[in-house]
Amino acid sequence: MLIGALADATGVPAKTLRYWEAEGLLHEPARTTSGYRDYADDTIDVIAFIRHAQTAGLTLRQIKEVIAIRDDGRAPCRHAADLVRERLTDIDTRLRELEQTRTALDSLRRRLDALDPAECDPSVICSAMSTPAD
Amino acid sequence: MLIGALADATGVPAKTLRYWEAEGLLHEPARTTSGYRDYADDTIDVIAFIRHAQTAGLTLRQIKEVIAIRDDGRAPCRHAADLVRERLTDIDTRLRELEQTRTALDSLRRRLDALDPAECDPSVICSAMSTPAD
DNA sequence: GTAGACCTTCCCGTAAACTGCAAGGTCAAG
DNA sequence: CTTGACCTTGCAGTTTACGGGAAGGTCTAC
Repeated sequence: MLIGALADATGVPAKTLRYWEAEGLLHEPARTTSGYRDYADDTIDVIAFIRHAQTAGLTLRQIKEVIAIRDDGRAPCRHAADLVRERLTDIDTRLRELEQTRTALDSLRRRLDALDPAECDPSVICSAMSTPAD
Repeated sequence: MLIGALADATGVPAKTLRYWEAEGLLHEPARTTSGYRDYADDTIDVIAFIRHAQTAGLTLRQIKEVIAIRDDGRAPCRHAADLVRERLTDIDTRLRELEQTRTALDSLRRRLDALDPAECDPSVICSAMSTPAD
């Protein structure tokens, strides 16, 4: 399978496949006599794994680690579970932060909506925004 | 006020002040005869405004717009309110996405925790992660 | 007159995951 | 024998908001 066919089969651009190879996520494939990359069929599964892992929020670096563990002959489940747990706490932190920001921003919005542009003080840029957002 | 004094007064590094000037957020200040930047006192207020707007999640480009409107002699309240509303819908979208991801990730974690590494299929990288996360 | 604490400009590097482009080789069809 | 669709490599650019460091000018104190 040439790179274009693999790209069509997976929906991942050829350019991205080369990039993943350069980053060590994909093994160097066989080459045709003319130097074209010639992929085995099961590369499709590896690519599906990478896409799912990306959807789960893992970085290419982390995905590479998981693959390396598998290549090393070990089962990567434990490590993958750790990474997913890490992501979960990241997401929880981020959710809390976003909710705080939302609250502050909403009160700022109320203050802004209450302003009359005609009464705006030109000596500050915007009075509602020149004080802390809460 | 030289740039170091302004940096001390505001907590914003001199390097960042020069950057903001280059990006058009700060007007070019007066210069001493030796070419040093010499800031007016009210620059401190502009910097406070920029910091608050950043906290509200506005980009430098958006903050620049707000300042430009004020420089143009108009009241930027309406525009600022629009930007803040935009940010609020962004945040709401992001919150929904994150909650979806959280749910998917949590079910993935449960699947991963249920796996026995000894029974792992070496022909796929990780069975729990090789199928969609939901 | 010199140390050292300022200031100046300019250019490069950062993180992440690509994307674009240029210059060139390969292959099948007409 | 040429067109056009592939493929190759490598280098540069994207995004955002800076930070580092070089090379050099200025100012104050001792």
